[in-house]
Amino acid sequence: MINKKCPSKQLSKRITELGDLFRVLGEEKRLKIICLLRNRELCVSDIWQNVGWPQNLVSTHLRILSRSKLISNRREGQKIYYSINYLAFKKYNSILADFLKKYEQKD
Amino acid sequence: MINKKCPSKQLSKRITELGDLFRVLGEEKRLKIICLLRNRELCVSDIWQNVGWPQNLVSTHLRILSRSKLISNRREGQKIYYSINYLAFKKYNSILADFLKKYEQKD
DNA sequence: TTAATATATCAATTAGAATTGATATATAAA
DNA sequence: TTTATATATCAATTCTAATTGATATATTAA
Repeated sequence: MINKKCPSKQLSKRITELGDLFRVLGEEKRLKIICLLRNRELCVSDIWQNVGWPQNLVSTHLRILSRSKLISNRREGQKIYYSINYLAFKKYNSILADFLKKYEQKD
Repeated sequence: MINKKCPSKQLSKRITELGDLFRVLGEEKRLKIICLLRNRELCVSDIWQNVGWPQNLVSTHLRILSRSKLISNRREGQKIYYSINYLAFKKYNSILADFLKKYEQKD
């Protein structure tokens, strides 16, 4: 039988965080946007004109990515430039690595 | 302007794979099941009696996890024991690390 | 063979997230 | 101020995935 206290408060908080992150990344349009933003800034029109999705859809996905801090933006005149938030990626990467590594091999 | 050839065949295949994986992991019940299975085998009834979700729901999530090879199972009499597929985790972990590291810092 | 236990499957429903269409806001140019 | 361009927001719809309820299958015990 399993220990009833198994899912500690701490663990379930971490599960929630991980779930949120995975859901954001579990959308291929968002993954593609992330790929496009690698090592460069792009404004919304750069993106939607390249990928061919409607402007407001791109804008919505950018908002979702921003909400989890994966990307950030700055305005320059009419245009708003989006870019990878490398610091957030670094943080997420270590959280994920930490989680997944536990399942890499039996100790 | 963005290079039109940017999303290479290879890249979009990788995006699909990553999307599939993230969607599987983007469900907190499945994450919890994964946590429960860390370092031990459990049968379906161990799991659903512990978490309190209906039997068939647990069974369904186990099927989804199995489909992406994150877990495997073996029958022992009436019971079917599920466990982490550590090899698959190792593989996924390196794919993810590879993907995410690209966004860790500008080069 | 019948009954009991463990698990899986399937159709129907529900919930949530993606998409669309229309419109609003912000900035810049005329 | 008016017009044009860039982006965001919002309600409605569509899609997809989770959940439920009922039932099927497999194994074991009686």
